[in-house]
Amino acid sequence: MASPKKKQLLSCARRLFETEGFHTTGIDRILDEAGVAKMTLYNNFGSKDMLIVAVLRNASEDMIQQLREAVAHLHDPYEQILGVFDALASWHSSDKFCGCMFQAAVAEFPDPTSEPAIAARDHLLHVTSLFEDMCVQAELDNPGELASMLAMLASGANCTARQIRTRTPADQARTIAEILLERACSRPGRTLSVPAIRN
Amino acid sequence: MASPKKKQLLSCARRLFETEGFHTTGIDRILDEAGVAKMTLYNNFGSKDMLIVAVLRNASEDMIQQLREAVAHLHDPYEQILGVFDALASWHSSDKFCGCMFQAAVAEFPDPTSEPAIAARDHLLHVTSLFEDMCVQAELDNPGELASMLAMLASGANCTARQIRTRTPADQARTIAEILLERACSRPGRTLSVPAIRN
DNA sequence: AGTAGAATAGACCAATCTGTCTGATTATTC
DNA sequence: GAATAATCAGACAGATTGGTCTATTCTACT
Repeated sequence: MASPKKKQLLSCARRLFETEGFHTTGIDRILDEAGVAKMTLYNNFGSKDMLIVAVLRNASEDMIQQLREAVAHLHDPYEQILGVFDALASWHSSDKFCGCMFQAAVAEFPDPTSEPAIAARDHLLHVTSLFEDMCVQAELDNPGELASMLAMLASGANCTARQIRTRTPADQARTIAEILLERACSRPGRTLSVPAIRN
Repeated sequence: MASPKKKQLLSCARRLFETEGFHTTGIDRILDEAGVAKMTLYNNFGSKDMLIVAVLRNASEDMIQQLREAVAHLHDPYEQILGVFDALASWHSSDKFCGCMFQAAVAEFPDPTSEPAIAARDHLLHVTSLFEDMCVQAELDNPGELASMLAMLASGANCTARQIRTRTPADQARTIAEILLERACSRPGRTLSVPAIRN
């Protein structure tokens, strides 16, 4: 299941796909850098597209896990939500950061029924449900809608950070998230979807 | 400057790049659908990459112009800002919508110094300064920072809409923008909410 | 030690890609 | 009507691609 060569191919392919894109990264390039024979790739994954899907699935699990760990030390679920944006900010600060691979995947595979596009959408759903769990735990109003807003904020930060390469978008997203959370705290007569009216 | 064949190539290439991506769309495909000879393309644009850049520049001007027109009938700059998100929502509702081309461009051209990546970043800057103009006109606090937040929101909506193909992300972005505007409105006596009732 | 399965290098294939060149045809302009 | 420029169709080149096949070597288990 977890042959060493397979792992090697996965991690190497992931790095190359992240930094140079899916279509522009040739099979031979991956094989060279991984130090693996071509047939090993095709015996393990079947095709380049299936390798791409495997990389996406693997990276998704990995990132969700890393996000969970990054906020695990925070006891307040409210703080955990904000912690996700802090984690994003430090990710974007890294000089290795070169954009979110899932956003690249949907861009490079426009057909929404293609496997890579589906894997990317699944990742978005996972992130959304991660937020939703936290919202439920924080006993916030409308956890479902709030979660999808938070996920959209995170996507916006990822997307903008790819262009300007600073942590600013993530910090701004955190600020916005804070405002949303503040408003979603349970108060009679207040819901998120209808903006509260000032007295 | 505006030879008919050149226009034809631009619009056809734009459609194909939008729907199928930059790398997966071959030159021949563009030539076939545009009904134009290969040499005409190379005489007018020089290379595929330069065609891509021309398409991006052209599409950027076009989209900014369309956004301006979409909100031109609104007299209140505050409403104009929200109108941008309404325009996004109706764009995302269209069945022709298949994602923001500029986000696809940065994904497909990861090198930030490449011409397509620069063109895409320029587009983001244009959108941001469009927002900033409106924020200044609306006499909102911190128009610069607010504008970059609004642009990030718009990017997030674009990015999420590419995945789930509904207008929901844009509507949510509008809701968030509304909240931000409300908070950035420092002038005493000016209370704005939706539906906007203004004396 | 011997055997089965995995991994190897590398030749090879068919398709595709961008880009060039040519020679004929059309359109425009003086 | 002649000259100039643009456009045409299509062959062609050179490189690269994903993928297959083969024959050999390595590794691991009984």
